[in-house]
Amino acid sequence: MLAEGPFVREARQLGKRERTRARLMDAAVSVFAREGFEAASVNEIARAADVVNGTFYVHFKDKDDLIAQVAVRIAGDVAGQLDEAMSQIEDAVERVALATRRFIDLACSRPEWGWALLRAVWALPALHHRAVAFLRADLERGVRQGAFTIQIDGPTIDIFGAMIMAALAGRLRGAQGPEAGSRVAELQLRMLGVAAETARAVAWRPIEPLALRVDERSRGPRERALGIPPLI
Amino acid sequence: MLAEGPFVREARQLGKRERTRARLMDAAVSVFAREGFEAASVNEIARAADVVNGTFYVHFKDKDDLIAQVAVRIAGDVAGQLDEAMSQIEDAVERVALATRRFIDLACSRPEWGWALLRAVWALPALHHRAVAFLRADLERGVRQGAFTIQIDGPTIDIFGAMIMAALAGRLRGAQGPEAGSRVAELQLRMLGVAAETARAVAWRPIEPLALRVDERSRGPRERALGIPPLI
Amino acid sequence: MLAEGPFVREARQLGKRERTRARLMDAAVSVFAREGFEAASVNEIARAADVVNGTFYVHFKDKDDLIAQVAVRIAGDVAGQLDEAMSQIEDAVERVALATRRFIDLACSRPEWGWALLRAVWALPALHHRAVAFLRADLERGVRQGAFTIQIDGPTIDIFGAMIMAALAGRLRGAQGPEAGSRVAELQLRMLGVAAETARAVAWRPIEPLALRVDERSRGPRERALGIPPLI
Amino acid sequence: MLAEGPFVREARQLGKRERTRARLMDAAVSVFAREGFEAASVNEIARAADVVNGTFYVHFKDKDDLIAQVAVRIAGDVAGQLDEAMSQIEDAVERVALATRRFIDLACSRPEWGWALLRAVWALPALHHRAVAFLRADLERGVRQGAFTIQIDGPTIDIFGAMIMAALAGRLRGAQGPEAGSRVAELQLRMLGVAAETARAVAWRPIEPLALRVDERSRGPRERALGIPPLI
DNA sequence: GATGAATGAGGCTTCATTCAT
DNA sequence: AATGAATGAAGCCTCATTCAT
Repeated sequence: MLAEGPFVREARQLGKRERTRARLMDAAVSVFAREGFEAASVNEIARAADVVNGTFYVHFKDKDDLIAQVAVRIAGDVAGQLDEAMSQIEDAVERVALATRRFIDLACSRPEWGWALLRAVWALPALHHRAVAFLRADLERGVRQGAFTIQIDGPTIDIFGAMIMAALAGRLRGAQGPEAGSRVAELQLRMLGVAAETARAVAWRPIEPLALRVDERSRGPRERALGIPPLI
Repeated sequence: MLAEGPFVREARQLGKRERTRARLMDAAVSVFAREGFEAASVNEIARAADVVNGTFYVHFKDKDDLIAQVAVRIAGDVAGQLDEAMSQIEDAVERVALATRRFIDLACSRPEWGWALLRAVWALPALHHRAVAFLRADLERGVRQGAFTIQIDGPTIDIFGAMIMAALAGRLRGAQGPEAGSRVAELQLRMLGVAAETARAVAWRPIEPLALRVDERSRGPRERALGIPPLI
Repeated sequence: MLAEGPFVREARQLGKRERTRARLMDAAVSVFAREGFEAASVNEIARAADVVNGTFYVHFKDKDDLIAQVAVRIAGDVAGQLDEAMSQIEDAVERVALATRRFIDLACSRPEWGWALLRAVWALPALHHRAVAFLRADLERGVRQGAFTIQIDGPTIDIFGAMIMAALAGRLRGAQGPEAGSRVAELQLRMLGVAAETARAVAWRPIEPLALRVDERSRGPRERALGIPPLI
Repeated sequence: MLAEGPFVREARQLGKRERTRARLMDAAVSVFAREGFEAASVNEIARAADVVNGTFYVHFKDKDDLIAQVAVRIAGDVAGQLDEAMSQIEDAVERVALATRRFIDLACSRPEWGWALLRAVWALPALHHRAVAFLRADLERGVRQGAFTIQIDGPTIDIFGAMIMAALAGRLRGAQGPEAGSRVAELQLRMLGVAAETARAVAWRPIEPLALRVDERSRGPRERALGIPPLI
């Protein structure tokens, strides 16, 4: 049936229950990516997971529950790795550029997750809040460091986040290549008040590739440090 | 029963067919705003328009047809008025700031239309292309005038547009007040390379309010001048 | 719109009412032939006739009424011409062979009428009865003349008629060519007791072609003579 | 609620799925017989089967799927028993007469199946082809044996088949009694070239009654021998 | 825990027919 | 006589969800 997905790979050591659940989640991501949350049907997900439809409700309260759990897991994985990749960096300019670029790269390294994230971020307030908290930390750090000359508040962070998601969408659609992250990061830095040349230099500095790992389940050290609450 | 909407108001002089059709369109906008295109059902729209479900199909081929027609009308009205409001302005910095602010104000002056626009712009490629063409004209003008120091291409315009839509969403949700347009315009000008003080000054300069009229159906002079094609 | 059909041609001299009615009947035959009685919709017929749907009900009580009237007219025209073509022939063997061949040729000379007849003969008892009466007359004549050696009764006539309709269907489908009438006529004569060589000779004797005329509205002299009742 | 039909009777030992499916098929045959394929609605069939409409789609893809499956089952049962009843007979004259008589008797022993067959044979090309293959084998055998003096080809077989179906229709309508099979068989033999007295003698020879069994699912030996393909 | 048949509400759409104009 | 908008029942089908096994 389905090529074995990341959740299943991760759950291979666990009990049958966990493995079935993982199959459903992998299948769900794949179907969501193809059709969106609304259009994806429980039956189709179950079929893709190679279980019967009734099994779905053994593991999830309803479709919304599944969506939330998938989003939580994806967001958690992405956030964890993002966190880890940036744990050594103190400079806010560097952090902002790297976070944007890394996030887009991670999300595109598993396009189905990328699409799911794109769709989830508007549909799931919990995810949205978490993302905002994530961004806010670095933006405020930049202000404290004197690098950013704008005021950081909710609306600004929303706009900032929308820029990232627009770039991600462009890349997932194929309208942009791997440079998408650098482009949007440069624009963001300019917007935040970083000098044009610096913005360009930082945003386009080569970074080593980083693919999304899937066995990372814990929230990163930074999230703990910042007191960002778990998603559910 | 629906409070009488703009389409009905406009069609009051016309024949019965046009009035019923207008009722359906008003109802559709209202339902779309509340639930999105996917979740809106033809039955619900018909009920909101106070006609039986069969009547819907007297006027529209199917739901997609309705969506397209509603979007065309809304986009046409908004674009026409935007155009008109900016016809005298030559300076690209002024134009960009004003277009962003005016658009948000117009869209919020009729929140249901605002929501519909927000949803339509991702779902309807025709609308997306039209918006891109609209934005591109002013952005390229700014580059020609030496005011903007970035390269204008598709991805950049997408990001630029996403900023506007994020601000619009914030305002429609109530997270931002009337200053939303100025905020995002300022951020955009900074991003484009306008000096911070200039950006602030231009973006926050008081403008007289401008509500969305509905009887405006023609494309504006600027669209004609730019050769932007009609939506359908 | 529609190529002008036979009913319209016939009604050209008449009043507007008759012409509109004729347009509807021509359109109906055409739609019936394409889709069958059930699947043909009043709207489609009206559209094909280039009138609005409401007009349909000015002329016909309902769809069944239209079907009946169309069938009556078609059957009347066909029967009239058949009658005329055979009025001089006394020999039952000749009559039976000629009637079968002529009927198939006539029905195929206007394939839409042919299909309509094919469909109508099972659906409309009145038509069925009329056809049975038509056939019975010649079959009984043959028995009286000593040419046919079977007993003529309802079931036999039904079977006899089914043979004709099967051949007609084959020809309308394109599975048989112009020889269809001769083939089935030969089989019929054999079945009735005519010697094989005679059957072959009579059934395949060349006859001059005869196309369906449309301006013939009255019942033929033979129908009157036989006391066959009008269809409605 | 439906009187328990043959499919249900046969499925009584099987699982719930098979029993529900059988209920739907029994109900379908009953509704098809009453209204024809086109006019029968899924809702009505479901109601007759005493399940809710959604259940229909658990078992059948759509109405056409059901029709095809019902036709396959009915045709298979009838063909199997016909086959079996004739397996010992070598003489083509005997075979043709017996096949016609047996078929009509079988179809009338379960009138709803008879009606369904009558309607299916025109609507389902697969069934038609199978029937043609069935008939052709015996007709060609008769030619080889020198008993039949006509040429066997598609149109002839169509006409031959139409005769059987006309007799079946007459019997189902009540216009004919149990002698229907003998009557049409006699006519067929005459048509094929069998001497009138022989035709009469063979067609009317008493045969022991044979009711349609329902547990017969396999294709008969003759079908296998002739290489007639299974219906699906 | 898993199954999978069954449910029934609800979605989209067609269509014969009516009726005010 | 003709129009044509409106009706509303009915058709087909999907789908989230339940529950007996």
